[in-house]
Amino acid sequence: MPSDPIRAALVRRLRISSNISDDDLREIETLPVTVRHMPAETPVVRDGERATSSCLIADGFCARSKTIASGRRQILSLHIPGEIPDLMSLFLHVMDHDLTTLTPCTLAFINHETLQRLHRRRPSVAEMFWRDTLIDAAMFREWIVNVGQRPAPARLAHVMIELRERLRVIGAVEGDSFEMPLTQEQIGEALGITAVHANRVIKQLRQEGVVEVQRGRVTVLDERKFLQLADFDGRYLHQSPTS
Amino acid sequence: MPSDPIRAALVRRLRISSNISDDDLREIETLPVTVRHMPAETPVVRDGERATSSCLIADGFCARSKTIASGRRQILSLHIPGEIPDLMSLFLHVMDHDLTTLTPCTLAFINHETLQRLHRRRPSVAEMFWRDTLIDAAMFREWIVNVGQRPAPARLAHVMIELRERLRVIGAVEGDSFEMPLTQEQIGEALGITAVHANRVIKQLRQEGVVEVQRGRVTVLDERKFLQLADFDGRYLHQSPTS
DNA sequence: CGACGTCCTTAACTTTTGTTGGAACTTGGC
DNA sequence: GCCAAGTTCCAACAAAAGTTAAGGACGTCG
Repeated sequence: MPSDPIRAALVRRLRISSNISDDDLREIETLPVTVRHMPAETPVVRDGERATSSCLIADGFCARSKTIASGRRQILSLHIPGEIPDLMSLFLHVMDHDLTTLTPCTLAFINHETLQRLHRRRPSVAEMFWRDTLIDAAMFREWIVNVGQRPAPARLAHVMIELRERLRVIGAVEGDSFEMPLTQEQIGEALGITAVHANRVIKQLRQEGVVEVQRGRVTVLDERKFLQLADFDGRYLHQSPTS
Repeated sequence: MPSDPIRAALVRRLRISSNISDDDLREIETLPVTVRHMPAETPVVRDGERATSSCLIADGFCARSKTIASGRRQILSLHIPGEIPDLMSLFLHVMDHDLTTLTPCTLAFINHETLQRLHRRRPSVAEMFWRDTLIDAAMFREWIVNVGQRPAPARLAHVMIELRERLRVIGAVEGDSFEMPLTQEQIGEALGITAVHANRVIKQLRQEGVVEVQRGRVTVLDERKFLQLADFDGRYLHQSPTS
């Protein structure tokens, strides 16, 4: 098992969620990429742009978002190392949302033509990536439910647990805490509430001894309360090849 | 151009959104299916089930939804003839949401194995279906924004216009009115509000002379007000092969 | 070291949305 | 033609979330 720091998290993730053959693995590990480092809070691709490559997050956190006419912004998803947040641009040529770094990031750009050729050569790899975009869609569905139906404290807990379970796969959870590098403004944008209300909710969870949030890190104080509040059922993450 | 009433709307849709060759078209038009008629308000596939086929809507309306522990239900998307709402089950084996008929429906079930074989034989067809699931995801993204950021009247207008623009492709818009066969309860579930509030919002739009809703049909009274309220930008529907 | 900016925090007040309960109206079946 | 069930509609009140404004904590940079 060769260790490539750029592709490591991707391979780790794919081995969990799909049945991947050694041949396919080799193809992915030799996929030519262009590595770029980007500072925090920087757009990677913008709404309306035409993309010719997709980016694999080797290190750091990104977020996808849309801004409406009134100027309000909605965060659609958070992304962690090993994910390819704009894989969809392979067939959806014009971006319909923004992709932005939340922290300083190392990104590996993969050319669309390279990907297309790989898919024709190895349909099983195409299916694996297709499945990846489908899991993406499943996460959007759950995000709709979160924003549409759950009370604000449950929304926050749910987003946190989703992030944690995904971080777990790449080994990025440390005991009872994990990174979630969002300001309260951004937390509000993810939950569909204002920053002021986000602050109220965070305060409430802290006072009730559920979780503590500070400087982009979440520490779970009471796991049972946390799980119960979040109403979390991880099936939608499809973290097993048969699910 | 052969006319197959079951596959007609699908072909019409694909011709708009993808570049489809005559050979591919022929493959799709001869795809073996099992046709079933289902009454309104009937589950097609349930959350947690394992699907071995996907269904093409030949006639009628369907909706996808998820129900949370508290019993509240969120509608995730509406589906019209020509769409394959559960195509995702081809690679996401266990359903993470429900698919239900809203009206009496004619559904054409396509076996997953049949689809897999077709994809291996014709990668371009696979890419077309992949793109279709990506458009699905794009609609979920916009739905998140709708539920998360827009005030309730704008949410309603937006869902209505999205539905109308999709119906337009299959020629199902009649002048200034189109079908939207949802009860106010279901409209609430789609918008993330209660039925009572949905009623308030509908009343408001009617009083302001924007739209009239009755018996599952929407009639636009003032197109300009309607568009402005909805804050609608149809790019996310990707209704052109190059977008 | 102090000034500035960003983020966090809180309070007071307004608006939107949820809840409850009930009346009027369709609609389909008998 | 009438009943039953599901809708639609509405009012009064409660709760959740938005708005505005302002002080404090913290880090960074000159």
